[in-house]
Amino acid sequence: MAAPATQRRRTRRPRAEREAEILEAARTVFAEQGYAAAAVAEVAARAGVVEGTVYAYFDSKRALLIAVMKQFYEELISETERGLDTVRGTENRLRFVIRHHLDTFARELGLCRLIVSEARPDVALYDEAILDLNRRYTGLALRVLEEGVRNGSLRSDLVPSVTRDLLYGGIEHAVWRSVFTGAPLDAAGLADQLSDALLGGILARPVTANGAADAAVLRLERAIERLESRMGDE
Amino acid sequence: MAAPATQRRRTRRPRAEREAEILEAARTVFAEQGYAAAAVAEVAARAGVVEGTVYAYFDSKRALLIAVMKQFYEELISETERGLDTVRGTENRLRFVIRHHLDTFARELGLCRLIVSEARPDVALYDEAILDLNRRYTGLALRVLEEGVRNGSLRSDLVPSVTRDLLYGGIEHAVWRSVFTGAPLDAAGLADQLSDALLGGILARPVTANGAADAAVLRLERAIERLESRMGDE
DNA sequence: TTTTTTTATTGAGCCTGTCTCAATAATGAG
DNA sequence: CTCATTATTGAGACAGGCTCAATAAAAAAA
Repeated sequence: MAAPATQRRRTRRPRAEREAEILEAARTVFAEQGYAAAAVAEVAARAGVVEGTVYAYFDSKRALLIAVMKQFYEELISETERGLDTVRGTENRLRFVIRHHLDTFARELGLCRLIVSEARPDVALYDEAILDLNRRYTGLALRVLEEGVRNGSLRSDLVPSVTRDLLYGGIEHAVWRSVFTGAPLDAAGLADQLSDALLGGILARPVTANGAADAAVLRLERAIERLESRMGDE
Repeated sequence: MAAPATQRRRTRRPRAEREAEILEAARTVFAEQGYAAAAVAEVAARAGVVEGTVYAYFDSKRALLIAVMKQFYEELISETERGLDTVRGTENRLRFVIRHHLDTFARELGLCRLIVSEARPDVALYDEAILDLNRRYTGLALRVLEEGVRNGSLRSDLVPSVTRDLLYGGIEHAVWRSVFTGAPLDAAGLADQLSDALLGGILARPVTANGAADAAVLRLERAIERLESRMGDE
């Protein structure tokens, strides 16, 4: 038989570029298949190298995963930081964080599934790196919450860390459900619903809380005016 | 050398019992090591059988996982149902669900980590079973929410499904974080904080919101009426 | 009791996938 | 052009999931 037409020639490339190529390939393969199902051999093939080469750049399959996640998180963090710089007011800032997070999930479903599913399991020692990235990212929202409590926009008895968990946990759950059921993800609508529930709470308010209270005040003011005008008449 | 002292004799046991033993062993091993790290051989050893036997009872390692989760979920569901039967009022019922869920997580951390981490990843076809269990379980809270909207205890514009995600997602996130940081889990305190934030919302309320204001308005209105009637007397 | 049938249980071994390492050849320096 | 450096390779060690023909314990039949 003739030699295979697609024979790969051995070429040397600058370390940085080859590493980037492998990382890019890993990102794709992991996102498509998940961590467990992905084979390092396939990552290698897609990067145009042989399996051994991958291990010359990354210590293990898991190290490759962490590198992929790190890259993703760094992007997410800097985007969110930039965004927060342009939005004013605690409520608006929270709505922005929720909306942006949801948009990102919708756009990069594969990667996000990876993070939700694969990052968490191994409480194994080495995931310090991932925990730290997560802390940095969710720390952005945490600071908005703390600031809100300080400046009086948020309830003074609020526990910011618990609220942050409610926020991110809620998003993840909602997204995951929509992934499972296969329903298309309506990021904008979902963001609004989540924000409304979180910000305003879910309990029905006593009627006086919204407009009714104003109405009562209005009635009082009118009554008093009536009194005043009468008394002034005398 | 002498024959090993711990040589196992081949014994036949009733199907149901052997299956239960294997399941029990799997539950322990999975909970201790997580799915990926656990070896079927170890499950077998702990159940006092050989690897092949495990496969005579369960089709695959994953089927074993699903069986373990099924058993756990069934217990959780029936406990929660029983509990809900004894608690009245939407707010109390929600607080109960949150509290009970947190208690269970605290008590069975290993298994819960398994569910959070291993169940979710594989959107792979066969997890219908798990999805269904999850639906049944979280359906309990969903029904409480829907009922609350109907009877006026909860905001009429609430989206029950989104609220359910906020509820369970928030719990999971909070627990997971405490697992990671190694902090002991204060189920009671955390349950209260989560319930408060979810029920009441996080925004600061105008002072009029809590009953005191209503009472004040009422007193004012009465006083003015008294005044008015007096003046009418003249 | 003895013989036969049934089937739970075994363990050797196949297969896929991660990871290692000595050999190889592409590149840059002298 | 030659040599030294080191990126790249590919064969294979090792681990873990899973299969299957052989085996023997229990039940049924004689």
